[in-house]
Amino acid sequence: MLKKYNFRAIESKWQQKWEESNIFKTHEDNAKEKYYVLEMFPYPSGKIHMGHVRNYTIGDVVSRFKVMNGFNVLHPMGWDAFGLPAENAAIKNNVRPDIWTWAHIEEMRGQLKQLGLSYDWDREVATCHPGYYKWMQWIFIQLFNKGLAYKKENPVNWCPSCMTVLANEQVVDGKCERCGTLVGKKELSQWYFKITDYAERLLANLDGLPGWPQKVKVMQKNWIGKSTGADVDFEIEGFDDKLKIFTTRPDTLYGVTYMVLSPEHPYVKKLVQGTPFEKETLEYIEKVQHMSDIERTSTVGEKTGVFIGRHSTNPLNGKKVPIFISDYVLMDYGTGAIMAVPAHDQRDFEFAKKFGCEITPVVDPGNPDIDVSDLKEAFVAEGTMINSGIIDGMNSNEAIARITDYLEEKSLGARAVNYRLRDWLVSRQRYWGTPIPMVFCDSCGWVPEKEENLPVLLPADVEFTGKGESPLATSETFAEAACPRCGKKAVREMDTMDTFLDSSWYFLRYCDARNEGSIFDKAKEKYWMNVDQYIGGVEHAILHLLYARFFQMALCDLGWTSKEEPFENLLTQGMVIKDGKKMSKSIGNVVSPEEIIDKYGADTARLFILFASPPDRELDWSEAGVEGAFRFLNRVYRAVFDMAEAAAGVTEGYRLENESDKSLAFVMNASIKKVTEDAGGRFNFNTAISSIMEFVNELYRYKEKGAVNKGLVRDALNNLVLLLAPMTPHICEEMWEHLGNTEPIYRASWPAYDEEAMIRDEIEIVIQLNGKVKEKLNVPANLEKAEFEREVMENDKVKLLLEGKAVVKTIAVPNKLINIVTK
RNA sequence: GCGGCCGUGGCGGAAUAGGCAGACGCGCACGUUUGAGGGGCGUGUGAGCAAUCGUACCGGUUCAAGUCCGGUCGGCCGCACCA
Repeated sequence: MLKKYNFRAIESKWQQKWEESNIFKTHEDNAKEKYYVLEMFPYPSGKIHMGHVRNYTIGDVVSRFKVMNGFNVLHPMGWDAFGLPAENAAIKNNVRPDIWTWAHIEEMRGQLKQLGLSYDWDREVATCHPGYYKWMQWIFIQLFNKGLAYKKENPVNWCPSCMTVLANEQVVDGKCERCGTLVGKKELSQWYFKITDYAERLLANLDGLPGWPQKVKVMQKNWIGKSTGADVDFEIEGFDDKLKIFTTRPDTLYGVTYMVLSPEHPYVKKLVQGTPFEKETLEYIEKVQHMSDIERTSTVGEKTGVFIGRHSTNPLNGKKVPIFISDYVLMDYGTGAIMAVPAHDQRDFEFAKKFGCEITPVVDPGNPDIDVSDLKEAFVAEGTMINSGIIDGMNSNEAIARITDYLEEKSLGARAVNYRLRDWLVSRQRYWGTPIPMVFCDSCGWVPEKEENLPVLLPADVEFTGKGESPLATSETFAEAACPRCGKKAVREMDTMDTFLDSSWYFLRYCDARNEGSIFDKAKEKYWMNVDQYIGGVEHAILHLLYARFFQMALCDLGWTSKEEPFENLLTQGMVIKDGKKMSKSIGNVVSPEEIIDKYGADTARLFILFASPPDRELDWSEAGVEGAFRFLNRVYRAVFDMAEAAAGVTEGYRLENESDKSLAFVMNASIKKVTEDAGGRFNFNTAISSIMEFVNELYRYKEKGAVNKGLVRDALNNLVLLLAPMTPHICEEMWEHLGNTEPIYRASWPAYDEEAMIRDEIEIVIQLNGKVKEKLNVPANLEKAEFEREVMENDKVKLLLEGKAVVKTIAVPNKLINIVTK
C-alpha cells in the first residue's frame, strides 16, 4: 500500500483480481439463506448515465452487505436489448441492429465493471439473444394456449413517425412516449394479452405487498381503476334490442334526463338509418374518428355531440328521454353507453347546459346554500333522495344497494364491476424485437409454432427503409412456413413483440440463465425467487411492474413459478438532478460518470451518491460534494496507513485502559450498530456514512492524544474498513490487505458490535421546566425511574432552578430528560 | 378536477417509537503546519447585544410537537371526459 491514495492503481488492481478469481459467481446452496437483489436492467444505449450509477451502486451495496452477513446472494445483470434505437440506427447509418446492439452492450458492460459492481456475469442475459427470446416465444405460446393471447381488429394508437402501434400506456398526452409525435388512430389487426382477466388479482394482491412504496401501490391501483356499480337495461323506442349502460350511481336513476352513446357504439348507425338525423350523425362520427386522442381530450369541458332522433325509456318511472351521441362517452369502457344524470354528474351537467337538456335533482344536499332547483354545478356528494319513487327519503349511499337489489329482482339490471385497465396490445410493426411465433393457416387459422422449432429466428435478409410495413416482410424467406397443425403451406406473423414483454420475466431467467431445454429449472426458481429487493426508477411504477406481476401470475397459474408475486421489496430510487433540474443535454447540465470516475475514481463516485441523499429521494449533484467524498476517503486511507504499523502483528485482545480508549470503543461500536441498522434495514446509506465519519473523527482525536492501545487500534481499523467495504469496495480491499488480512474483504464477516462497550457510567440528561430546556446534568446511567428522579431533584442546580416555584408534577424519562411542571 | 408526496440554517441533509432541532458533509471564518501555493490538522459557524426566538403559515391535542389532529399557502409527482 502506497502512502498516497492512488485510486486508479487500486481500482484496476482489484477489478482485475475479482475478475480473475470469478469471485462474484453464485450457485444454489441450501445450507445458506438466499438473498436475491435485483436492479432494473438497462437498455444498451452505449453509455451509462448517473441514474444507472445511482441505481447500481445502491444495489451493489445491498448485495455486498448481504454477502458479508452470510447470505447466499444472487446479484445478476443483463440487457433490455431489443427496441427502436437500434433499428433507427440501422435506417440512418446502415448498421445492422444486432451489431449495433452487441457493440453497445460490450461498451456498457465495461463501464459497469469500472464501477466495481459485484455481478455474477455468468448469468448475464440479453433479450435479443436467441437463447433468451426462444423462451419469450415459448411464454407467448403458453399464454396463447391458455386463451390469454388473441388477435383483434381494432382502431389502434399509431405513431406516424415510429411507424408503429403503441399501447395506451405508451401514449403520453396524446403523443408518442418515445419520439413525441402526435399519435393517430389506425384500423389494424393486432395481438393482445388478456391482462384484464387478472385485473382483480393484480389489484387485490397489492395489499399483500408491504415492502412496496405506498406511492407505487396507489399508482397501480388507480391504473387498474376498479369501479363497482350496476348494468341497467333501457328500452329504445321502436328498436328491439335493449340499451345496456353501466353506472356507479344507480341511486340517481330517477334523475336520468337523457342518454348518451359513444359515437363508435354499434347501435348508432342502425338507429339513424333512413331517418332525417342520419346525415348529421354520420358527419359527427366521421369527425370524431379523424380526431387524434389529443384533440379529443383537449376539448375537456366543452362538450360536443348530436341528438340522433331517438328516445329511450327509464325502466323505473317510464319517462321518455332523448338519446345523444358524444365523444365524451368512450366505447372501450363499460358498455360504451351511459345514462345521463346532469344534476349529479359534472360532465352530464356541462353537456345538459350546452344542449338544453332537463336537469332533475334527485339527491338533496341538505345544505341551505345549495338550491337544487337551480344548480350551478353538479352535486356529486351523498345526500337524501328526492323525486325518486321507492327510495325517497333514503340516504343516497344506502339507496345504491336498494335500487340495485330492485333492478336484479325485476331483471332490469345487475351488479357490475368495470376496470379502467385495458387489454395489453403487444404486437409491433418492427424488426428489432422478438418475432411472434404464430403461423396463419387458411384452414386452421392462427396456430402456434411447434416448440421444437423455437426459436423463430429474426431473419438477416431484411431492408430498413423506415417506411410502412414491418421490415420482416422484406425478407424473402421469413414468411414461408408449414402449418404446425395440418402441414399445409402457411404464413408467419410478421410483427414482433413489444419490448415490455422481454422485461416482464428476465428476473426469472436469471435463476437459470443458461438452461437450453427449459425456461428455467423449477428447483432453481424455487430456491432463488422471490426477488428480495428490487431497485429501479419510479418511472417503471406502472407499466413494467404491472406487466411483470401479470407474467409472474400467469406463469404461476401454469405451474411454472412458485409464487404469485415476484418482488418482495421494492425501492424506487430518486432522480439525479443538477442545479434543481433534471440532467439533460438541452439544458447542458449532464455530468458524465466516465469523467467523474476518471477524476476521482469509482469509490468516490459511489460514496458521494450514497451520502448526498437517501436513496428514494432526489439527489442534487454537486462537484463540491464529490470533492468532500474524495477528501474523506483520503482521510480514511491516511488514518489506516499511519496507524496500521502500530497495530501490526497484535493478535491478543485488549482492555480499555483510559477515557480515550473508552471513548474510541464507544464510538466504534455505536458506528457498527448504526451502519448495520441503516445499511441493512432502511437503506439510509447517508446516515450510515455520517456515523462512519464520526468514527473516523474520533480515531483522529485518539491518535492526536498519542494513545496507543494496539489491540484496540487494530480492531478499530479493521472495523472501519469493514463498515465501508460495501460502499467503497476497492479502497477497502486495499486497506484490508494492508492490515494483514489474506482473504478478500468481499468474503469477510460483517463486524458485530459490543453492547458492553456502549454502556456509559454517566449520561448527560436534560432538565426541562414546563417543557423548555433549562439545564443539563450528568447523572449515573441506567437508574430506575424513582432513583433517577430523586438524583435529579436533589441536585443543587435543580434546586436553584426551582427556588420559589411550586412543583405541580414531574415527568421523568430515565437516561433522557426530566420535565418539571411548575405553577 | 382526483390521488399521492413534501415544505427544517447560506447549501445537501439529520432527528428511526412525541422527549436536547440543525447530526454528518459542503461552504465560510480563524488558528496551526508549510519558503509560498496546494494539501493536512484543529476551532468556530440558525437568528439576536441580551432575555429569548426559531422546523412555510394559523389554530388544536399534550408535561412535552419538525413529528399527532384540523385548516391555509407553496412546491413536486402520477392519473385525467373511466360513467
